[in-house]
Amino acid sequence: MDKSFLIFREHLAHSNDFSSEELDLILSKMEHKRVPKKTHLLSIGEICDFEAFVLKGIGISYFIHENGSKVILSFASESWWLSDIESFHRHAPSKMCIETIEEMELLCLSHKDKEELLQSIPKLERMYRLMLQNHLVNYQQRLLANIAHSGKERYQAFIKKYPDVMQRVPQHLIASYLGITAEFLSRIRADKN
Amino acid sequence: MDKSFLIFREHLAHSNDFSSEELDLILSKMEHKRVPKKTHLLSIGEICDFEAFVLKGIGISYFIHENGSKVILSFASESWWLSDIESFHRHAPSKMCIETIEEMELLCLSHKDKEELLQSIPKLERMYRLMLQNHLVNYQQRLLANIAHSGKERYQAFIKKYPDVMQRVPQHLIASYLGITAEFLSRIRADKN
DNA sequence: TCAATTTGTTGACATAGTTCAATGCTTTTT
DNA sequence: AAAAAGCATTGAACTATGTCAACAAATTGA
Repeated sequence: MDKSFLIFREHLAHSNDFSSEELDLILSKMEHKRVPKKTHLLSIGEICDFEAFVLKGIGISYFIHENGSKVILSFASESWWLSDIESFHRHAPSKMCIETIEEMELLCLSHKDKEELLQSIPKLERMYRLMLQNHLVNYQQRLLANIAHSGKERYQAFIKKYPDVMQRVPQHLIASYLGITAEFLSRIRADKN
Repeated sequence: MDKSFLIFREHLAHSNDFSSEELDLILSKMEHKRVPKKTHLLSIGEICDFEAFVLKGIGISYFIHENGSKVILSFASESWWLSDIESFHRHAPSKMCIETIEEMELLCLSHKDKEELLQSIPKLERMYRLMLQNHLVNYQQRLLANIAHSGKERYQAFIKKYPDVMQRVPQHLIASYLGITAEFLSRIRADKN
């Protein structure tokens, strides 16, 4: 088994204790993929059939605004998951796009394989529930920040929370994630205070 | 068993098929509570030990902004759940408040009882996961709307989606939910277009 | 039933953030 | 190595939304 999978084993071990056999079973279902940068993993209207654990690289999910601009929903770098949860679980056409920014290494789980895993390892259901909860709380906090904090405050919180992401993705995508224009983010950064 | 519980049985039956015994077991763990209006169910710093299904009435969860104003996170009326998911599951002090607006009738599940139910009815874990997913998607869409749509557009979407809530809660709370000021919402509504 | 509180409206003014267009700087492509 | 594409910065004008203050209307409470 590839050394690079270690990051995933650690991730699983971290949240729950699986036996060595269980870990192997899980890993056996996950397809290791290497994807070049600037590659579409999911387009609008497609049905998302992967939940991808990020071993390496960074990717984004985003919506297309009526006016054609991107609205970044999330970044996913090492140890994060990348998927359209809604489309994946409901087998519904996706309303978002997913693409790579850097070259990525992923561990991909299909819907069918996931169901099988959940059957054979009930503990997984629990782990997955916890993951969902964390995501949910994240979105709550982001929504709150968007309502209650200024662009500048959100930016400052962002670089504190995700310093690496700041280095690795173009600024205008971060602006979009924060809910401000690229120009305004530039001005915020130019500000000496 | 009280007639009014029907709404809850329907809710459960809707998303999953439980046997009559399972339904009874679930219901037996849920405490029926009647709460007057304008009552605090959870204050900041407390640990939330309930997940409440709303049989009747309407309540809110909200954060307190640095400047002292409320930021409404969610409304919960009939057939919705009311809880601080983060505090409930992590046994952590809550960062939000929950209170009733109208008199409410609730079915409350404690953390301990919930764990027991999850043990005895594994199917519940799945149902709960689905619920979380729905919530998550909701927050995603709200975040998106806050980034990509104007106050007016968000308001129009809101009254379309939750016409009853609009009737039942004071306008300034809706403004807060939408991420605008009460004054601005008033102007939006006065607008003939 | 009257006073008190909460809620909603309106006006004048202030500001955070946008838009558009121009410019220079990187990075990618050929 | 040149050309093209993408990215970041800056200025000037503009706009959506906020703030503050006054008032009116509705609801609540004693």
